[in-house]
Amino acid sequence: MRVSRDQMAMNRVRILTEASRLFRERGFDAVTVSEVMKAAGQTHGGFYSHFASKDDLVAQTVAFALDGEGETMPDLQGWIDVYLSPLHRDHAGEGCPTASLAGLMRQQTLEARAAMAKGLDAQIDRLARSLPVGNAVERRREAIGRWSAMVGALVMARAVDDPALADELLTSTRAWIGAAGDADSDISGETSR
Amino acid sequence: MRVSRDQMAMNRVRILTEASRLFRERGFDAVTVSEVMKAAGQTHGGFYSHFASKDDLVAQTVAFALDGEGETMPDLQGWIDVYLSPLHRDHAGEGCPTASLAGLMRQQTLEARAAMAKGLDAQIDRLARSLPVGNAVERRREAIGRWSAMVGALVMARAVDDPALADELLTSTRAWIGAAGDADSDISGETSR
DNA sequence: ACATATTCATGATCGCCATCACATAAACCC
DNA sequence: GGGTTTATGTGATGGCGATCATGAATATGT
Repeated sequence: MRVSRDQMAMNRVRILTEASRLFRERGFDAVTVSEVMKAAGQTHGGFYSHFASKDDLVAQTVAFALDGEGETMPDLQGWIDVYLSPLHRDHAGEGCPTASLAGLMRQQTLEARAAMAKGLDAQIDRLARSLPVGNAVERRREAIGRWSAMVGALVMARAVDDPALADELLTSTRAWIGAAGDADSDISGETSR
Repeated sequence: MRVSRDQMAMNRVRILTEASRLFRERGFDAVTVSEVMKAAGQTHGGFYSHFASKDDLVAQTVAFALDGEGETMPDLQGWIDVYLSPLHRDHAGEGCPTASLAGLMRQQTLEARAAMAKGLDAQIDRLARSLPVGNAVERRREAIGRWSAMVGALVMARAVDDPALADELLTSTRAWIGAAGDADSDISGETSR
C-alpha cells in the first residue's frame, strides 16, 4: 500500500539509520537487504523503491553515517577519551563509522568511496578547528596524525581477541597522543598552553 | 592422484601464499575458495584435504601472513617511509597484512582473531626494539602510538577515492610521527639523537 | 612388489541472497 | 471525488559459492 510522501521520507531515513547501525556492526557483506528492511520495520520488497541496488544503499549509508557527526568538539580531551574507551570498542554499531567502515571501502563503488573521502575530510577539519594551538597548516597536520592514531588503535583493538592487548592499544595510544600533541605544539614554536 | 608428503606441504604453502595475497587485496568475503585454489594451481576439490573449512583457511592465513614479517628493522625511518608511501597504499596484496585485514577481523572466528592478536603483539615488540631511545615501557608505548597512526593512516588512505587526500594522510602522518617521536624522546628525558 | 591410504580432479547439491514480477490499496492531482 | 500513480507486501527466480560424493592414480609401509 502506498504511504504519504512524508512517511516515505521517514521510512527512507529509518532504512538508512538501521543500515548504518548494521553495517557498522557486521560489515557490508554480512548484512542482507532483507535484514536491513526487517530492522527498519518493512519487508524486502519495498527496498527497490528507495534504492537502486545494495551498492546504492551502501554508498548512501556511508554518506549518511559520516554526515551528522557533531559540528564542534567543546571538550577535545574528553572526546578522545571516549573514543579510545573499551565502551566504544565494544559497541561498533553505535560508534564511529570511520573506524567501522574504512577498512571495508577498498572494493566499494566510486560513490561510496567519494562519500568516505568527503566525510573524512570534514572530520579532519572539525578536529583541526578544535585544536588549541598552531596555524592552519600545523593544526591540520596534527589533526591528521591524531585522527590516524585514534582510528588505527580502535581498528586494531577491535580486531584482536585479547582484552589486555586491546586495552593496552587504547590506553597507550591515548597517552602517546597526549604527549605527542603537547610536544608538537612546543616544537611548532607556538605558545604552549 | 596422490602426491608426496613434501609436495603436499608445498601445495599447502602455495595455497596459503595465494590466499594471503588475495585476502589482502579483496577481503575474505569477496574471495572464493575456488579462486584461491585456482591461483594456487589446483582445483576446488582438493581444498578440503588441506583445510576443514573456509573459516579454517582464513584463520591459518592470518597466522601465516602475520608470521614471517622480518625480525628486525635496521632502518626504522626508511621502513616508515616505505610503509606510508603511495606504492604501499596501491599494492595491498603485497603489503602489510594488518592494514589490509585488521578491519575485517571483527566477525571472524576466535582462532583468526587470536592469530591477529599474536601477530600484532609481535609486530609491536619488533617496533619497540627498533626504537632508538627510552626504557621498555616507554618504547612499547611509543611503538603502539606510532603503529596505530601508521595503520590508521594507511587504512584511511586506501578507503578514499581522492588521491590528494590519500597522499596528504600519508605525508602528514609521516611528518607528525617524526615530530611526535622526537618530542616524546625529549619528554621521556632520554638523550635525543 | 602389494595392499592400503590418501591427494587431487570432476561433478553434484544445497542454501542463500540480490533482484524482479505482480498485486493491493492508499496517496496525489485535478 | 475519480483516475492515476506509486509505496509496499508476497512470492518467484536465477546465480553463485561452500561443501560433499565419488573416482583415479600415486605415494607409503612392510
